[in-house]
Amino acid sequence: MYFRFMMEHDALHISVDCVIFGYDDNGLKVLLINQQLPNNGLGLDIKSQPQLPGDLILINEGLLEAAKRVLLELTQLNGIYLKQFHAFGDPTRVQDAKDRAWLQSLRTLPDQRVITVAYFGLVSLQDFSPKPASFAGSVHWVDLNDIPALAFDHNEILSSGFEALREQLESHHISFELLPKKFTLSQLQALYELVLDKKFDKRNFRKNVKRMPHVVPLNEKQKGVMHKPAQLFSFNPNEISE
Amino acid sequence: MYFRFMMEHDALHISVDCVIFGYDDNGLKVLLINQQLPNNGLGLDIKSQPQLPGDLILINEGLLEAAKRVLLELTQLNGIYLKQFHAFGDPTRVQDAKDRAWLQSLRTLPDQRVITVAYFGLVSLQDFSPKPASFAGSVHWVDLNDIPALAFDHNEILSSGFEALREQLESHHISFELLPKKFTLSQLQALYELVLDKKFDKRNFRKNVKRMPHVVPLNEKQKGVMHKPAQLFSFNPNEISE
DNA sequence: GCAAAAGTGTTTCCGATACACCCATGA
DNA sequence: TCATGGGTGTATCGGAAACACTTTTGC
Repeated sequence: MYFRFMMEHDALHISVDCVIFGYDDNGLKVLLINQQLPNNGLGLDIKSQPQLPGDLILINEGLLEAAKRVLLELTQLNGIYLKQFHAFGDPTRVQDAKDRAWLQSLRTLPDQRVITVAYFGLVSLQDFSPKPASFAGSVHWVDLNDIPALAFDHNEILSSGFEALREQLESHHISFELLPKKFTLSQLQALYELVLDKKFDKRNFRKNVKRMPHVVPLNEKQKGVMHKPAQLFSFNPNEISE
Repeated sequence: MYFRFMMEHDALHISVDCVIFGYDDNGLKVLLINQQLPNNGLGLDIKSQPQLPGDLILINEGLLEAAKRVLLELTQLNGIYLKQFHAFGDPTRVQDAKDRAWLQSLRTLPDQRVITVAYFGLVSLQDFSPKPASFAGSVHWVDLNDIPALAFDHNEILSSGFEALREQLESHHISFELLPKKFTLSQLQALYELVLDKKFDKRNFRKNVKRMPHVVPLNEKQKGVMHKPAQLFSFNPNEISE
């Protein structure tokens, strides 16, 4: 009961973490950052392991709001659809030995517990190119098959986020908010094949897509390709019916 | 970045809330509690609105662990499968006027922000009967069609939890961890019909269930019914394959 | 023997799958 | 004119849906 324990425990910290998937013809990638370490005055050069973009939330900020802010601040990515998929709260999740040195360098109590709420998103690499914020370290896309050891429990968060993306795409097909503004049907099919890791028949795939009311054809075609230019489509969130 | 904001914000509070669904022949119900108010020394009789069982987590406790503890403490329910489905973190979620009086009576800062991580579960009403803990108020099952206004944002959490249950039952059929130890196929069908709000054909339903490897028939039949006694089944979590 | 729910197979239908050729463009 | 990916229709198959009667028990 709120009454009983209000005084028995300390307050905790909450963060958000973003698992941003990006895709292009070469496959699926994830956005990782390397923290720029503040000079701690001792001349030490402590490296943090790569990690997912994330940060503590501000005191008057909603969770989704925080995720959007963090993403914008760290990577300059704006206006991308984010979906919450899980909260990670293991009491020791930020206390691994590999992370303590770095946390200590921030003059933070490394034992302080942090619970994180994780979001995932999906962008087309041609539409979005992240830039590290001035105060941040580096930002880069890393191929999904080539993920290094990450800080904290970020490897777990990442795979859990990929799982969430797959289920989203599989069951509810509303996940078109995850798509770029304009796309060809071949690009869409390639994305499905990448995420779900299976092949689709071109004609059958198109039959299915074309009966989705929220995929609308544009009066526009691909340009500058050396083959028959493809019809462009776009996702219209207003057309969601079922 | 952790560095930048570590000092710009206060610590927050984290709670867990449990949406426990119970079912029997009369339909689906949800477990609600009425908080027993501590005497605040002023003789005031401030009533809280009914709410979901929940509490702040302890400083060294995992989220799921906390949910299980809270449920046990408040309702004496033990050993039931809980699944996390969403974190609710609106900055004002516990600051509604209707809740302030009550929070104040607990000598708590009513403005203190609380983020909650919500879990849902499902039990058979014949297997589990909750009892309020000594220090708690009352605990009761309330029909899903008859939910009153709840404290905080608990109405929203409740419907979101029901949504999660439905999706769980629909897509992954692994949700048998949510079932009672022993059940007949008719009971199982009735549950599906209640949650998914549609009718199934008896023969087709049984065909589907019988090819699920994790539903195993017991050497046991219903007793004391005035009709042909039904075969009892049980869920074997080890048999999950796909 | 009657009421009440358990249990059981077959046919029908619709949606998913498999499959091959012509088209528009840039070089 | 050729290389490249875009775009289209139909036949087949398999799983989902529809459907009715016999069985076992308690009273």
